[in-house]
Amino acid sequence: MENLTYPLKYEKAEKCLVSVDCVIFGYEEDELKVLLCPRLLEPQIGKWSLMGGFVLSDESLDQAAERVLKNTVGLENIYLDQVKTFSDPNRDTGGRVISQAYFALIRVSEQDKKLVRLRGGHWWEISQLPDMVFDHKDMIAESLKKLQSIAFSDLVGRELLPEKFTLSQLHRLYSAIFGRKFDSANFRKKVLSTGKLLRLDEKETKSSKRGAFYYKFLE
Amino acid sequence: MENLTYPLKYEKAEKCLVSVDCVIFGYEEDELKVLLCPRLLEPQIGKWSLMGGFVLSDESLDQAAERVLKNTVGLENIYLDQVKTFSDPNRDTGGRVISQAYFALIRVSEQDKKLVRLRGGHWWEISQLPDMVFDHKDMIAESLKKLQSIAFSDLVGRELLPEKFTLSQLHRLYSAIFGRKFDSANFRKKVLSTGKLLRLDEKETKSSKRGAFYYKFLE
DNA sequence: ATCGTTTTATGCAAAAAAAAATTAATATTG
DNA sequence: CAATATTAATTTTTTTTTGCATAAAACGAT
Repeated sequence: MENLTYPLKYEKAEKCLVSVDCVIFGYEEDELKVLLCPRLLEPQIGKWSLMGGFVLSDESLDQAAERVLKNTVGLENIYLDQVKTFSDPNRDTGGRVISQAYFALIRVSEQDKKLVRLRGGHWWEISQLPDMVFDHKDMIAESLKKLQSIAFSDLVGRELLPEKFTLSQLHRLYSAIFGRKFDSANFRKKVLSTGKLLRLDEKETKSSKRGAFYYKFLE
Repeated sequence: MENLTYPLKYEKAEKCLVSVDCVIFGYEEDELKVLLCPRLLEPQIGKWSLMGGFVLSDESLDQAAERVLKNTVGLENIYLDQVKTFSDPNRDTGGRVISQAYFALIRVSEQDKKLVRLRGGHWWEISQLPDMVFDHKDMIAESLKKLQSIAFSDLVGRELLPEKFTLSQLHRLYSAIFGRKFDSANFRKKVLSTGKLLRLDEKETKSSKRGAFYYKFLE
């Protein structure tokens, strides 16, 4: 009667390894960057890789990603977003692993430098990535797409820029995220019209001739 | 030296069950609907549920979702989109199962009616869903969000409407997807400006006084 | 000090999008 | 058969967005 091709009992179903891989975005020297580390286990040990880890039986994927972040850059309460699940049976040559890609946004200045050095971590410009393990380059591409889509509909920067920043800095961040120029006059108008920024009574004068007002995110 | 809290060997990592759950959207009587079936296994056997299944070791999640679609509505080559992974360790009271939500778009008229009846399937309006198993209501909510986001930036309807349709039909589909009215004149201009529709030399006269031109998707 | 340069900030007209109003075609009703 | 209702499609008006020009501030070189 039942024409089913899948098991009807949990015990009969096949289990498999599940991991998370984190695309950690940072912003430095007008460039959007990703943190990569040499892979810690076989196969392809030593090759550039996203930081990841297997999911434990008592944690959610979000929690696993938080654990990886804590273990890589030493930070907690990080902006994290699910991107996509990569599940080709042959994606990982070491075994059948389904991996959930996440992306994180952090301030490079706040990373635990000692820990990152211990991991052999290096910040790579998004446009000049090295050869990487498995499908990690696809994970970065998908993460960038999602970041762009969020940046398009929702002002981003709070997690990437310093507490106080100028509109020019935000403008350059958007150029880095999208890899193209925006009209600066209209960019200014658009971001101010969101009502999400507060102008401070203080000017940045180091890197500019005229001096630009500092802004910060509200809330 | 290594301050890692996760295993460095595949063999030492914990495996777990992975499943897919499919939010099957259809459009009927000016309403966006979802196909639900009574759950086939314990716990909560018989309760309304999305159709899903455990992922086999030699298939990707996409393939698992295609299998579920074939098994539920008898269709292949269906529009499918990954939505989100649900992974709370306690989401499934029958055991630790990580589940990938997908949404599918189908023409209700093309379903295998006998098969759907065998499964006890019922099409529910998205605004009047019954009580459901586990987190399946969240899966539908997330799927609807994603469908809206796609419909916003990309003309949808090809998979939900008949081959030939009027602009009014497409207009009503969008109203159903977003749960709100759109200005019909602007909607008309907008969808025609995409260049993705072809006007046929044929009019629909059954449901309209004046008669409206049929359109179809190009390609 | 004056001029040229660089960066911030504003102004304005053209273009595009959205809202509202109008016209068109045809079936139904009194 | 004229009046009315209904849906389709276009036109006009208003608002918003965009592209480009220009003004303001400050620094440095002559």
